[in-house]
Amino acid sequence: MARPRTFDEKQVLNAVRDQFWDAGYAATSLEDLMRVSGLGKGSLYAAFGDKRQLFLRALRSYTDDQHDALRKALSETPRALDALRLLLTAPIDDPTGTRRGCLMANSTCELGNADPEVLAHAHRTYETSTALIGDCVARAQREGDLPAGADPIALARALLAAQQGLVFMSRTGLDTATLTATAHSLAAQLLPDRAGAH
Amino acid sequence: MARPRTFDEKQVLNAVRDQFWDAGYAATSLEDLMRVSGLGKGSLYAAFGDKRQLFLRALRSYTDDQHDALRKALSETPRALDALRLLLTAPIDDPTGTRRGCLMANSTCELGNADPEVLAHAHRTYETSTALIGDCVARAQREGDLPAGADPIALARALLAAQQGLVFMSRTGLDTATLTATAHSLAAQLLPDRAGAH
DNA sequence: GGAGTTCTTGACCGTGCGGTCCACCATAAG
DNA sequence: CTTATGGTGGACCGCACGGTCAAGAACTCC
Repeated sequence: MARPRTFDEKQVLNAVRDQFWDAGYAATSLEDLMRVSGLGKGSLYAAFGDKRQLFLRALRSYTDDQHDALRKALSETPRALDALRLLLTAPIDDPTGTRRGCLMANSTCELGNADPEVLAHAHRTYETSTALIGDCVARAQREGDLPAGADPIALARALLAAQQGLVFMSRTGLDTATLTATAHSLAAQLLPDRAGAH
Repeated sequence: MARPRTFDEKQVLNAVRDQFWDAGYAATSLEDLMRVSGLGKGSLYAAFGDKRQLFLRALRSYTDDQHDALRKALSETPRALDALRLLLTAPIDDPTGTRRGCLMANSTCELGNADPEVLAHAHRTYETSTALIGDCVARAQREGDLPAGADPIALARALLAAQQGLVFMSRTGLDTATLTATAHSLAAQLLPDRAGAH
């Protein structure tokens, strides 16, 4: 019936996401977006709307991917406790996020005060993460690796806060060795090795 | 000899700092800066140089203030352990930072990739904070409230990461009660009540 | 009071921004 | 092949941005 699209939407969203990730929202110009996506202004606007909507699309795509990966990591690891430890240590070695931090976190810091939609999305995202981690904590409790009495959601929140703190510290240029040591230290204190060890 | 300034430099820096804090660097226009400072463009440029230099001045002023407050809080609290606990819980109730997070952290997220000077300043700032907290940890050890064997700097880094994580979570719109509970949970696990309690 | 110096104000400038629009093109249906 | 439809690329627009500058105001010293 008509001319088909010559680009893949997901590819464009990934390219755009990386650009926003590197430079932030305000510091990314439409020219940047055209360059990294390989599309003209008209195509971008026809397909995604204006800059802000494109950003929100890329952000949602990012958090969806992150949650898929989190869900997979938490469910596929044989021992739930190991998965929880990886929550703290894995982000340090993640090549996609090295020194760039987390796109959702960056966006919250840059736009959280000004854009209620970004703030609401951040809130939803971290609630979902908390729930996923909470499920994994509960599994670790069932597996006998964590004390059964504690509230899984409470521990999940503590873990998430610690993780975000670590990811942020890595942005300040802290060397990987120190970062890893801190991650292990936090893991050791928040996730003791055995249930009734003390 | 000549006409004196009609403004107080520190007052201007504070006003400008709040503006950058609320809106971020890129989203703050010169007009915003003129409005909040009450100065004309010429005065701003003559006194501080361009927008970026003004921002860096405000940022340095902010971190200096923060470190003064930290130094004071850590040294004036009778029991060092209490001061360390406050590190985690106090930021939640701080009216100056409520929902705005930490200006240094926000700036690192927004500009860390693009501006090496901001990154370097962030690195220096958090190293100083780590050292200050480390001193306090050592005091808590001398006071018998923390195990003597552990490395004070390592614990300081864990505490700082946890604090930054908490401050960030508060930016996502997490309610104060949950936030406080998480802070206490983290404090309980990172700062056990007595040295040899387990 | 006059001279000299610095601060202040606001008009002005060039640039690059986000966003619009339209002429052209590739495709599919008839 | 023709026609209708949606995709594409880039010219174009108005605006607000960061930054400059010159003329006047406020002050000190002589």
